[in-house]
Amino acid sequence: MARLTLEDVGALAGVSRSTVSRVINNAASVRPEVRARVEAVISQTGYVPNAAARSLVSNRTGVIGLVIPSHVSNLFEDPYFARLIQGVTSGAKQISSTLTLFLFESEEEEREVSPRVVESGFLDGVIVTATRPGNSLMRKIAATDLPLVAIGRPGIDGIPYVDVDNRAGAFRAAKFLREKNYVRCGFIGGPENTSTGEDRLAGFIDGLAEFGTALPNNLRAFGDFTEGSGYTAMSELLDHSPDAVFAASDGMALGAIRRIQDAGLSIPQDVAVIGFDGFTKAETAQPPLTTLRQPVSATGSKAVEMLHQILRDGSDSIQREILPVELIHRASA
Amino acid sequence: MARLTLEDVGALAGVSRSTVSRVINNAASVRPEVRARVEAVISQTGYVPNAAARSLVSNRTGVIGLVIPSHVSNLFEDPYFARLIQGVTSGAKQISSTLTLFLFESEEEEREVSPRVVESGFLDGVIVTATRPGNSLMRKIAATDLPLVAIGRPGIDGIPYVDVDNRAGAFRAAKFLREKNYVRCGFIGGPENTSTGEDRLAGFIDGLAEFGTALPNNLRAFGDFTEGSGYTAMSELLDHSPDAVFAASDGMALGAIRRIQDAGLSIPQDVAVIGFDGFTKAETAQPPLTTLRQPVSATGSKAVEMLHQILRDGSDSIQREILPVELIHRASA
DNA sequence: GGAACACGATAGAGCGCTCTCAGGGTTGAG
DNA sequence: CTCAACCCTGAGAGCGCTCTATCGTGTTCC
Repeated sequence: MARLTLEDVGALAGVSRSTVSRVINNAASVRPEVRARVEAVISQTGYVPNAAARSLVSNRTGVIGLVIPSHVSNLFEDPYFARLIQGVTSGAKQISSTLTLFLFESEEEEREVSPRVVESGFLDGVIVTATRPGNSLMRKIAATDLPLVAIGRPGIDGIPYVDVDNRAGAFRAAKFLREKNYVRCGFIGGPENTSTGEDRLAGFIDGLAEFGTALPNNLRAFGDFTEGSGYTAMSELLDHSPDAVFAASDGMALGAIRRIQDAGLSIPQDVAVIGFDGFTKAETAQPPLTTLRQPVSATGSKAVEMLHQILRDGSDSIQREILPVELIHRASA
Repeated sequence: MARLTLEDVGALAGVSRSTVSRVINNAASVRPEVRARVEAVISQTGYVPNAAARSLVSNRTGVIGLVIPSHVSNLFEDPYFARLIQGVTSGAKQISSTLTLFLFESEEEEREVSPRVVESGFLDGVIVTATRPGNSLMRKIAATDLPLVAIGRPGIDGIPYVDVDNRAGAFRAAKFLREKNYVRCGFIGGPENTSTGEDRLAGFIDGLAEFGTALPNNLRAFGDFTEGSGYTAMSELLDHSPDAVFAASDGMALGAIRRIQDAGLSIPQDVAVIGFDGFTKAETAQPPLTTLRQPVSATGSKAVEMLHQILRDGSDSIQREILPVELIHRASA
């Protein structure tokens, strides 16, 4: 069963290729009667237009790329990316596009693959996530005319992006702890050269400052968002007896909890813990983790939506979208 | 800067379109001197062939699809899929293909999207994962001439697939428990209509049988691989005082641990626990979880490899590949 | 009844590439 | 010196589609 072409369908319906094309693309000026006849043939034969031919002439492929740079692929076990992918997929479905995934494992790979990706015309647009501010991959893509939306503050001007309000969330955490009269509030941050890391630190400092409290250096430690790194970071902090700690991810918060418990201390009596993410593992932790829930999936679909808008209307108005985070109060703080 | 075409490159290098095409495709019979000249122009101009035009005539797109059916997308938070995607991506890179993701959220979606996906010629081949045996989506795809590889035993004849040795793993778990003289071994299974669920149950029963032990119905409970469902399932089992339990996923094992601890019992003294997956969260559990490590990422890349072989050699020899699992002994059993 | 005008449908060109086929230049043997 | 054999290159067709320009038919109006 060789694949049908427009011509074949036309022949079966007694019309020309052009007319069938019009029917498929919902173009006007096709007599209802003819349209019905053509549609009948299409559904009977199960005809589907050839994607390659179509995009050769239309310059649209209906494919968007999701780029995940090398430096995060190792922490891919985090539910963050799964949820993000889900959001992007679901957004793509809305605009009947399909999603292709570019998961880089090294910077070298980024360099090799990226031109082919960008220039082959295979993508209508691309969403780049979780780069470090000023990232070169992002910069390179931005320099082409491939429509681009970033997830997370890209730190490069002129790139539309969607982000969650990391700053406000961390601010909220600080405020929450200070209002509960925790006085020695520690911080476990993400990598310092990520926008997420920067913003959550800045917001936390601001929130403490609101209450006239500072964040001394010996109450700051940094991890890479994973449980293990939270455990290690907490070990450092414990030497300076914090009575509360805000971790920039649920994973690190869970690691911190484990470390605190290993030290024979109890939560929240001895040390209170707040996380950031709102994943289900925070809910079933012992004790259940107070955390800031970020709308990860929504971030993904929002990014697609923005990309779609650029695709339709041109990128005249460079925009950004900051999604709110929400404090979920549980037993750990 | 309008996109360059073969013709343009040819003009710049003083040769014809055909010759440039030959150079790009590494075809023979191009004079080294000419080849060098053309290659110089290509690298100077950064010319990249148009993907659509290329695949229109060659009937190859260099794109493979990864299909994740609806009934699992809700448990997407499980690291399983993240790792699988990583494996598939990395396999795809090996054969310089790109990966597109089809994440279905409902069976209706499967029906709507799948014909377009399959018939549009947009994919060179497809990998379908985690369907229930005899799944209709898989059956439909198998009925077309789109090359297909399944991940997990598909329960349909004639479909090449790659799977981990669920049966041997569960068998190993049973043997391990019985050798340690646990006598009332309980089982927390995955959904019963999945091949994974079936195989792990069957293997566990076989393993117990080896020691003359049966698995009574009241020591069987079923979940959906998530932590929460493991907790619930463990509640059921606890009524019949098991002294050990094998959970068919790390997530459920962790839930079981939490339930056991909530009941004031200790692990492994009162109840031993074995999981299945080997994710990092098993390592940091309290107590660390004894589990069967399955090579998830390898499963993904193996599937791509098989698909690639079919693409090259035709699907004459329908094969399957069963990857081994490994018992990781920790403190929980 | 014929000119003017819709509107529906068609023919044709062309998107950028691959691949077959044929042509021209070179070489070696007779 | 001629002719076959070979190698390299180019011309041309065509992949399946969209879209413009054009043509034919049916309708309206004077």
